[in-house]
Amino acid sequence: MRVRCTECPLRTRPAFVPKSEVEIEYINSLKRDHIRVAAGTDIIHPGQEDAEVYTLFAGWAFRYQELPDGRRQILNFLLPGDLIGLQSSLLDPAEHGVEALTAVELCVHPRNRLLQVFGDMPKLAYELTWLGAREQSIVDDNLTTVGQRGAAERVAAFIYTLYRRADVLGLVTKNSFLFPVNQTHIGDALGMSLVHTNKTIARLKRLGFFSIPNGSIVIHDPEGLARFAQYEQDDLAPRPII
Amino acid sequence: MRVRCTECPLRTRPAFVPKSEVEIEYINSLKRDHIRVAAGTDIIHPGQEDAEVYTLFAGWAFRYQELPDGRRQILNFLLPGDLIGLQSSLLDPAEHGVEALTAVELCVHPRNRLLQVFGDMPKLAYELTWLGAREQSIVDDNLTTVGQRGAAERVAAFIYTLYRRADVLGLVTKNSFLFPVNQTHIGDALGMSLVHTNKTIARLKRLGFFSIPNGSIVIHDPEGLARFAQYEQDDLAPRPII
DNA sequence: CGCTTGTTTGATTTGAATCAAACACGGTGG
DNA sequence: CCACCGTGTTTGATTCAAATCAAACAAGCG
Repeated sequence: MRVRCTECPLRTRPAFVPKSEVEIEYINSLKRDHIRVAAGTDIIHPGQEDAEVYTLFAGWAFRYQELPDGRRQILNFLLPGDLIGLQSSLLDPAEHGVEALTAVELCVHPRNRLLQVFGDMPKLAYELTWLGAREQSIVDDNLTTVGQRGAAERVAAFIYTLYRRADVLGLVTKNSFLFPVNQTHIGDALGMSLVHTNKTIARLKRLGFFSIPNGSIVIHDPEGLARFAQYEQDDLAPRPII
Repeated sequence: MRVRCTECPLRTRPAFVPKSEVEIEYINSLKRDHIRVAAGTDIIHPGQEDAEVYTLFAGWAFRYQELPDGRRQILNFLLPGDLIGLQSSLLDPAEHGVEALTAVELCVHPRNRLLQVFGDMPKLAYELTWLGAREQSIVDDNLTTVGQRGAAERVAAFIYTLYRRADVLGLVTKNSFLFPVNQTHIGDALGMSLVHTNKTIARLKRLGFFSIPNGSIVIHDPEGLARFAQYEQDDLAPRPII
């Protein structure tokens, strides 16, 4: 059940920068637990005061924020290797929630050792900050998508970026990957109604960009999708994994 | 012209956490220059490879992102004390630009000493990360605003948050502060057209929430504005200033 | 004075929300 | 085994909010 960081199957992926034995051993000493969480569970509640820091080991999750009247904005989706709760640990209480989209496995790092990491391992602390900056740049992109793109472009950009992120993780085979996101999620992420989300997806399918057969998505034309979305393709740099 | 950090008039403001002599002295040793930039100038160009880290000493700026066809999303506005370019220094090239909204004064910190800070002063590095998390939480809020709120709510939330931020900096006198943002900026920040932005602002003025006499804004009813915007009032925690 | 930059206004069109059902499905319990 | 849910997707009709189009207007400036 508990996976030692030295044997972590994730970190061998090309998406991640290789780390020294010493570093990995230190990270392993940070890891307090390895837990499983069912789909639909909050990993961090909005307003929580004592959120820990997690690394998403397996499965998908998403960050979200809610308005008093119940409207929900999904801020970002989280894939394996992504850090969860850095922001909430620093700025508590957490002003957003994190929910498991699928069943999920998490490496648990105690938040109270965060400051200590900065003293012990400056390089690791630097990488934590780097991961925070990367997360921010994803949200920046989402804001640009929601603020500037029309409905069809939005969906296209959304699908395309998930495709790219899944791809560098090695989750994509023959342009296809497991796609646990439903249309309500997509609507909440893109700031559009469920009905309109559905019709827009249908349109893009009809245009031949992708299809979504039972729980998977197949991207038939990644380049066309990116062009359609006015998406500037940047290469995803390999990132640290804590 | 050059202001020593030990005599920095900004850091005495209640918006900021007090720091020890030693820390301030270290920050001062980091400061390479103090520069002035005219309104409308890019402090960081989109795509720039060697962005430095700055602290905004005086004036307003904003972060933005552009689509290939010229549409612009303003991601966030920056006020005195805010850090500029942390994200761009870590993840270069910068995927966003930063433009001076007014004439601006900046403290320049050389980006190549960033890693060194992590080794020298863990606490300071921690605070850098903290500032990054804070910046992110502002963008999170903006995304929720643009994704979930209607036009009038958006403008209300926008004005209200700027009011709060200006207030803790001591920039507000009798509910009024200098307001260098024009309607094009507001539209680009909120993802709405110029015309509609104008009409929405007019509506809120008519409702008596605020007025904008020559370059200043007066908030007649802050609480009402926050309620109208469905904005959860959280107290702005004092923050570090680097 | 004519220019530019920013604001305001009215008329028209359009994209997206809303309303209202139906449908497809996998699961479950009678 | 089949009727009955619940969750998620799909469809069509209607309304509404926001974009677009087109000007006019105000203020500051060389």
